[in-house]
Amino acid sequence: MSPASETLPKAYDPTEVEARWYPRWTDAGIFRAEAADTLEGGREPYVIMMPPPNVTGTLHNGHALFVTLQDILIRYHRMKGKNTLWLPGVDHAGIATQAVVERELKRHEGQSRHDLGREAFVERVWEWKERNGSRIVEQLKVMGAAADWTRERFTLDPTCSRAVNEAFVRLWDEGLIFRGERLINWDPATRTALSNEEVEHEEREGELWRFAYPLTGSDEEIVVATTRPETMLGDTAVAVHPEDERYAAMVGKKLRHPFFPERELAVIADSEVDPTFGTGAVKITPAHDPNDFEMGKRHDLGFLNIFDLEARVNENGGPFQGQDRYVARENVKTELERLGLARGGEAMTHAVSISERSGEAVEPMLSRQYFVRAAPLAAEACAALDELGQTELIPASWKSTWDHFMKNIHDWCISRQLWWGHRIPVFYDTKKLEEAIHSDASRKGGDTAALRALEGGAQRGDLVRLALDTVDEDLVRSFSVASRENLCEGASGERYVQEEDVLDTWFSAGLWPMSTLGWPEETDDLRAFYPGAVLETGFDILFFWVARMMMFGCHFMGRAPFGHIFLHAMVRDAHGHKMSKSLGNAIDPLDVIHGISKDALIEKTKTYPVPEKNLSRVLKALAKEYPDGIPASGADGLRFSLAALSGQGRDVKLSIPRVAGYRAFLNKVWNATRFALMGMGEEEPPPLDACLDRFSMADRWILSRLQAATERVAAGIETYRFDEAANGVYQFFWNEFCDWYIELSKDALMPDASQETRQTTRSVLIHVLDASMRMLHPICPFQSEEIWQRLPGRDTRWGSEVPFCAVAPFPEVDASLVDLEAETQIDRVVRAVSRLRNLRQESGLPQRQRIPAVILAEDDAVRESLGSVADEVKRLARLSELQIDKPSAYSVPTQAAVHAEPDLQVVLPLEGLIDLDAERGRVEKDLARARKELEGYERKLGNPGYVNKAPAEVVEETRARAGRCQEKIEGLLGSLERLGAS
RNA sequence: AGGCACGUAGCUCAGUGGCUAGAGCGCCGCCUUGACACGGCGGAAGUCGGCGGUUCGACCCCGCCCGUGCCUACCA
Repeated sequence: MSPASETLPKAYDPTEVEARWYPRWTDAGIFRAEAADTLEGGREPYVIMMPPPNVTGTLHNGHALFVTLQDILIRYHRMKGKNTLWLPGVDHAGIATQAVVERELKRHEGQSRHDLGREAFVERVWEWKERNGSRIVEQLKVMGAAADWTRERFTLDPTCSRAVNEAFVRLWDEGLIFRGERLINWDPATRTALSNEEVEHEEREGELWRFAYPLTGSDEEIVVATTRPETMLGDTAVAVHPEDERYAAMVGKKLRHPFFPERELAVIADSEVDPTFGTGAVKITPAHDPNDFEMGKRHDLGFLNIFDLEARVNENGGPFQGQDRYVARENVKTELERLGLARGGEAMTHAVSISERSGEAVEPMLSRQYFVRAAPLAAEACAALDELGQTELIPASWKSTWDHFMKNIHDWCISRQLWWGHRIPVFYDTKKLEEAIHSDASRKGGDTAALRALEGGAQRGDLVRLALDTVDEDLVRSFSVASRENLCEGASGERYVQEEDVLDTWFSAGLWPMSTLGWPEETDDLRAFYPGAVLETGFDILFFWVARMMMFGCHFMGRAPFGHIFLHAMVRDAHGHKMSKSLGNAIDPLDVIHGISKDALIEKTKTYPVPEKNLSRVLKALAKEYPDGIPASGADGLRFSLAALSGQGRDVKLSIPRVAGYRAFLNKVWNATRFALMGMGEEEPPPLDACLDRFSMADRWILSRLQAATERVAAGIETYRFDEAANGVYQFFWNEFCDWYIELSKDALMPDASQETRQTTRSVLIHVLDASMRMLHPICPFQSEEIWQRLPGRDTRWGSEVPFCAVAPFPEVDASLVDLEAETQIDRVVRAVSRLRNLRQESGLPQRQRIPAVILAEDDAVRESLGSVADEVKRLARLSELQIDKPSAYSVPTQAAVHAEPDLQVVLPLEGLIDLDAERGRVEKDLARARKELEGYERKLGNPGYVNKAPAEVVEETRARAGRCQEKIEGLLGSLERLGAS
């Protein structure tokens, strides 16, 4: 019989334990889900689609949070017997990935993607993906993610691509996808269109600058105010409010453009103009401003595009052609000043639209793109939440934000001028193209650029591109075919040219809940696992992603893709700042798990894109924040922390000291196990059922508390209150099991206790540990598995068909073990011990000194129950002797410290041991507190409104409290008297 | 500008229309008590952002204000 303290190390080492279990779980295939279990076996499915991280990135702490929360849900429901599927995958992340590879290409080979050509470039991106994609998978495994890797998906793999084409063609056929000219968000840096959701608004310092447009044939002028003077090169009108008397006479007149005398600007009246802002007159640039665009349509103005694709002034800008927009801004101002048209200006902060991708200011551009008509789809998605009740948004506070977005949704620009992604499955029929060009030309008076190109024998591709941009939209549609098959392959290949643009990444991501299961094929997986139970993700992609999945799921499957949408908070640093590499405060989850030294952390941060001017400040802050680096918390430690810190607010502030605190908990769990196994050897404890009639009060108590904890933890997970679940395990295990049960049961394990008592206590210890590990498992899978495996009698309890804690049942509440009597009694013991400890320390008695004590209680049963644990009380309060008596049978000595509880009094006879003044001070303080409390009760009871209107039991309770308080005061007065009399 | 959160101990956060408002970390003191110093025991510390209102009673419900954060938005 070897003591367990020799087999279990003294301190818990997560690194060693965590490396061991993941392969065993996957080798046993316990994360794999079978459609047949549900389709034939009728097992209820529980499905989560993992939000696919960007294939080229690495996981950060935001990912760590979603991994933790989803894994908790998945593991919990698996233990609850559901047919559980967590489907993992990665996203091709169009712009982000392409940008990374382009940057690498430039840096290492000095080439642009255009130098390489489309095919070769895409090849490079695939290579990059193959090299980097697996890192995410490794990270997920280190985190413990219980995902079904046999079903791992990539948004560009054939199954997903097929779904994308299917969805596109169906929407096209239904008229929900169209190609049209709109004012879109153009990112001049990455040279692609963006959706509204990829644009951020930032407040920036700017200038509201004024200049004058002279009226033609008059000395009069009209002064306009603008933050973008360069756009005046594309102005086609000036608008005023129809009721603005200052300008009433000018409406309908013409203005002269200072640089282009041939262009006449109209003065128009429109009620959208705010007469109180600026000069009350607005310059209108319909091709480069969303408001002006609308205005232009209303008033049939000219749309003059003045920028090229890199936001340099184009040929319409005359002398300013070729200048960057910001350069042109200054030059236009200078020139207007020279012409005497400048009219001053003032500083102003205004919102600038920024590309989320490049950080560059977005240029609104008139452009032909593919769009999804989002409104009808949004209506279906809203119905799923509202009328149909298929989906619930949690926390519900997001509902109003959701509604506002969905009811005001704009058409969704889905074409991107990129090479990495799903190429749009639209094919242009070159035969019909010619007809279209001719029809277009005849509509437009016979001569068009496209016609000239056609007759000049232009290359097919160039001709298509030209026609797409210039031929009337309905005629473009006449030579466009959306097709599931690639029409450029095979016999008819010669005839077709495929659209060059690719789809917005979120288009394929929107199909994720279906495409991953094989849609449009009616697969078993699709039948078994659609819809999913919950979509768990950050609120920052509610619209990017969640809304799109809802729209597509409802539209194509006729049913919302998940029952719950749970939006978790954002992970921030300890100060509440968003973690980001460019701020230098991003912490890699692996560094938390494995630990990292201060120096290594600083070196690593130096490789992040922190702006030069901030670097030294950032590094200094880092050194201050982590003077000792980051201690290794293990995956379990990080997971526990994230769960415990994830309230339902919008932030999770990850503070490393806090993580260390939770890691201490895991050490505590480990050592409680060491204690339980100590001296037990291979000997199996009897099953709990065999001990029912031999339980001590403490046994009954801890088993009762276990039921409460079980309920709390399960409820926490089921209501997405992961902090509740984590705290539930924490408090039960540490504050009840370790602090009291283990302490109370030590005597029962000593060699002088009877064999029977020892066996019963061990049975309870092992039972509680077994249940606790199963309760802890969803949050801390590694440690719970390790300990659960080591508990003696595992096979007897669970049999060989339950080889892992990961597949053992989650504890169920056993009502027969709920024991209120035991709770009352142990609560009394806890109070007595605590008061004794408090008295001795308040009286300044050193910890090592054992002292005698007396507990007085009127009630026979109280005395009896305390008497039954007298030895334990003596040990816990470090007493030399303990007398338990009726108050009437004991006369409190003059020099004594006394504390009264409602049902008992604790007394430390302190003859010669105490400082009388200090004792008197303590009692007086107590007295003051009690008097204040009593005052409160009396004020309430003296209030007729309270006595009459408050519920009778509340009033009664207050009376009882007042009574007890009064007794306590009398006791304290008695003490004071004794002390004073000495 | 509108919307949504949040404001509770030095820090990070729980909390319920009625018990003397709690936890972890930090702080102070004591303790190498036969699992654990990543530990044990005890302690100090909060006018629950401000002002009103509803109520017998408000940290909690309502209104306004102040502050912070986020989202949405066409004021050039």
